[in-house]
Amino acid sequence: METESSDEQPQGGLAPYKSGVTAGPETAAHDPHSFPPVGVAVDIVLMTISDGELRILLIRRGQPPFRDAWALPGGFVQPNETLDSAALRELAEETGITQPGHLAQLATYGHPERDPRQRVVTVGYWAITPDLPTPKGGTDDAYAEFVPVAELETGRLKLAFDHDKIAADAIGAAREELERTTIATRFCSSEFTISDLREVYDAVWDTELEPANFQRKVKQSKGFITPLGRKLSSEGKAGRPAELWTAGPADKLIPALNNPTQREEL
Amino acid sequence: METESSDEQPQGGLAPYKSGVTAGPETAAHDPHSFPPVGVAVDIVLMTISDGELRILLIRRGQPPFRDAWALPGGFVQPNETLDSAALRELAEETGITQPGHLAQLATYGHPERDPRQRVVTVGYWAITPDLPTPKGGTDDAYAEFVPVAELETGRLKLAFDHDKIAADAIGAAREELERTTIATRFCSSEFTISDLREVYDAVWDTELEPANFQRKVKQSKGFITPLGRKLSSEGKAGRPAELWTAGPADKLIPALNNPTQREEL
DNA sequence: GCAATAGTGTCTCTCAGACATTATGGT
DNA sequence: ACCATAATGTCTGAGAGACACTATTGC
Repeated sequence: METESSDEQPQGGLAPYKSGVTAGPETAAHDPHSFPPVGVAVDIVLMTISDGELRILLIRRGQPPFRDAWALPGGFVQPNETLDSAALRELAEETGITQPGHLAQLATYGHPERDPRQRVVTVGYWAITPDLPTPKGGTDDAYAEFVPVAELETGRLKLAFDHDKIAADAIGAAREELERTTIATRFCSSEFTISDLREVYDAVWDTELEPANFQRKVKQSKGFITPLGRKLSSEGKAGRPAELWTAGPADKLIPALNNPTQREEL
Repeated sequence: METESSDEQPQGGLAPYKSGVTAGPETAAHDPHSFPPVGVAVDIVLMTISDGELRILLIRRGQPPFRDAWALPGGFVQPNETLDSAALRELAEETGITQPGHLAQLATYGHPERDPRQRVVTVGYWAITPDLPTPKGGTDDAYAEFVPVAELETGRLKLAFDHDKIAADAIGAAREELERTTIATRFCSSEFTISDLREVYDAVWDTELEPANFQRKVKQSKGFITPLGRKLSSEGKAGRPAELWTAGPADKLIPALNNPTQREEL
């Protein structure tokens, strides 16, 4: 833990000398039993888009504290597993999703009172899954649910612990990443139309992007999307059938795809 | 800690039923004594610019493991302090800097073997300080030192633990944030010239930005810098005295200030 | 005067926003 | 024919890169 470096005098002109202040707690830190135990957990903000809305997966708690409140899926990190593994495992255990379209660290939350029982430091993750055909209609019900983020952002729904903050951070990260990365394709299934992709941006940003300009932008951005050379079979639907595309090799969008709601804040 | 939500059957159609698999470890997680202890630490990548080079503060370790190796300043999070407080405290203890120009979370590192003694999850922070007049010339020496990041990026210098990765992530974050935020001003003292600010970008990005275009850009970006109406006293130096500026109220740069080394990768 | 640094003006090219127009399917 | 959706084309203005030019100091 890179700590006893400060067993020595932490100064060298940089720090004023404090007699033993740093040496005390730092030395004790080597003995983990001298500390109250700290739990390390992961919490996952799994996002998807259905009915044109950005939604996140919430789970209803069955135990106190926050019994019957909605919370993010998550759990403790096990010995001998990495943080990423823990996030993947919890995601699989609580949702059955083993191959999320995206899974990345978000931030870590460690306020001493964020869990009323014991100190728990939780590493927040955010994940993306396409809108699957069987989202939740199974045997059970009202246990896990994709909830529109509008419910959170309007304050109509409050989550357990500090999960409101974690969810808000994840949504903010998603809105930013859509500008500079190709991550929007992770919300789509393996084949999609440009309209599908545009609807991802519109759902996450709450915008109505100009279809013509959007089409030009994504086509000229190298590596964003690659054509499949096939058209979407127009099953009874009116209108010209759209070309089908798949995610390209690039992960960055240069130049970025501007979020119009950002610029108007000036 | 947002866990016993999964004491119930984590399915609802989303997950295939696994008999007791989730309930087992999750329930045990409530009892911290059934786990080997996990340490939670913070490590700080403190950056500054001197001699036109981006540098980070490193501390020479006096104890094994990695004795005599360079490492990031950091230490364990104490009970009843937040992660941010721990980062601030460690920064003050090991460098004497109590008011860094910037301090923000970076990412969290939790590989089970990242510390050979016990499991330690560390929350990485990155911080910025202006180039102070008395950087380290004090009583002691060779204890803490601002090392050019080129030493790390060329592989000439290897750090203890996984600190190479943490430092690389911090440098990457700084390079990205300079594009979209006004954080470059944190490298400058309270009064600075536009040339000073440009040298920050050139040092962090390893570029040579066009002075004329840079000047136009930062002046038209609202809230980036505010004029003081005074000029830098030209103490014997040749050339037209530069106007003095201070950091403005904005924290975002819209539109972004492009890093030319990014675009040429196409 | 010259050197050195700060700051302005101008040209061009890329690109984003607005919106008209064409293309291709359904009914 | 008409409607609906997909895709292309065109105009305009903002802004970035390149670089010429002016401004203000020390020597």
